[in-house]
Amino acid sequence: MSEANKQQGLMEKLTALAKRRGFIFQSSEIYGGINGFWDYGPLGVELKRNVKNAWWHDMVTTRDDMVGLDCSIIMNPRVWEASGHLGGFADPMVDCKQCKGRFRADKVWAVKVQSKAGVQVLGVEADDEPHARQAAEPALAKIAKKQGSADVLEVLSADVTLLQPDLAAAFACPSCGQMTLMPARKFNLMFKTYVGAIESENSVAYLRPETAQGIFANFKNVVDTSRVKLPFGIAQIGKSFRNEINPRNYTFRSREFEQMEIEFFCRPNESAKWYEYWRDLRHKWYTNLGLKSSNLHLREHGKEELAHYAAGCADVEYEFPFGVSELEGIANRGDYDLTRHQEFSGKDLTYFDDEAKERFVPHVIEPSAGVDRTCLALLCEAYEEDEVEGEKRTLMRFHPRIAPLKAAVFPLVKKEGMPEVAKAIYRDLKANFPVYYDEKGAIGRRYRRQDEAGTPVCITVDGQTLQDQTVTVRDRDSLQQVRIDKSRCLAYLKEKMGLI
RNA sequence: GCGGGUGUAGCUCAGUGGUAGAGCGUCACGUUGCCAACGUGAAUGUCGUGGGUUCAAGUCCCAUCACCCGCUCCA
Repeated sequence: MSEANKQQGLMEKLTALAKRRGFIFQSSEIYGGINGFWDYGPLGVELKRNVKNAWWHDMVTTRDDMVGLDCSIIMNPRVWEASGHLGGFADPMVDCKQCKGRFRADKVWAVKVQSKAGVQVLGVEADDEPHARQAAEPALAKIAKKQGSADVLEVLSADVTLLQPDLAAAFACPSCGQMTLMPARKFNLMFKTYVGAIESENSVAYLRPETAQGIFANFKNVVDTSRVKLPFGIAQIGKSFRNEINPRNYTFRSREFEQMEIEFFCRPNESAKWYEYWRDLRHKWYTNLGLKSSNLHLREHGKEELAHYAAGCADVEYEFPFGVSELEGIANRGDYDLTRHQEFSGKDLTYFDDEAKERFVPHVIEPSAGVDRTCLALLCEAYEEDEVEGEKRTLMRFHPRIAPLKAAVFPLVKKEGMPEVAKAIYRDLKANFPVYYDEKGAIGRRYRRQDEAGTPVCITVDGQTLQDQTVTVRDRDSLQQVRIDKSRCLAYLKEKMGLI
């Protein structure tokens, strides 16, 4: 089997396990599902919550220079004009049915030529009409030589097919020359809705395509109310929506997804330093969750990849079975966003630096992470098959910090008072963490069931417990068992999770 | 969006136009003395969905939806 096939097999096994154990379900599955939307089941929601809590704990709670925020999903549409989401990303495109090429509609031109042989259409790709005519010249010369004359009747941009789709038949593909272009379509990836009961042009609104803009829009509010001083960050976790053309790779590219974003504001002359700081810190953070550093890559964007306003950008990438893909982007966005919002809102978004006695628009570093992508990476990373005494075993090697269940408690057998002791331990632990109690069937089966859920330890009450108050603690990864006093269970778990 | 593939029980999958199945899992009872033990029994199906052909459709035809792969896209 090739490496690619093996990797593909891994995704299939992983999606089967995720379904079987209640990590991830297809959204509205009983109605046939809906493309690009996913639900988290009982184990999945714990995993996801653990990821978000770890991020919030590490990026907000334990830091002195960060405050949190939770913005609405629907905002004044002017926000998206200022951010550029409404303008530049709605370029109409045309596709060729024949050669599968895709072109920006305003760059595809039809040059209609009249000769003795009749009217024919030349398809060219050019920035504007003069360039289109220029590009058509060699072909024109050829026709003129053959037919004696070649007169240009009309030069048309494929833009017109946006309003008049039937005109698409009058265009030739600039790549293959066939008359097989489809009408232009807009690729605006924001979900549109209407605010209020009446659907009119004035009531159009959008579901946010990123959480970041809510932070910029509230910059002044936070500065005015929170006594923050540069450099400081504003953090937010929340849902975002993008009407992706082609959702793919399980939950990796969904139309509804959750982001963990920070806008870290700093003095302009310190932005390069802070950019490096956040890039490296965020890269390292994923290893704390249990992602192997050999599967994590930090990829610095080349100059040609950068947005015009960005001074630097790096992606934290993970080696998924379906390829190396982005978990988080860290960008040095300069003062672009605040300046834009200042222009569009007419409100002053400058910061007054009391030390230097000067007023300026802060620069910003944006570490923007995907919650669902991180969860998917953790699932991929954790999945493992090994062999125990000749039997195949499937287990999820989650770091105890993010494991959905922290422990399971079993009586070795369902008699002699063992269930009562086990239940008491379970109640005690359950008050602190998600813990599972199970007394059904053979002990081996119960262990294996927890292995698939990724539960780090199983605590078993046996005959000896009744004598000396000790229980066995079985480790998911090593299968080693140790005896500890039953009163130490909580401390043992906390230690495992790195809490003490 | 284009092309190819797939869709039957919770999972993995058999199923020749003629009574919907298996393995695993789940549940109940019994048994149990540390790694998917055993016995007995049980539940679970819009055969993705909607049409059509046929005496009869899981099976043939059409449409549609979802998933996977390749291209494309990815602020």
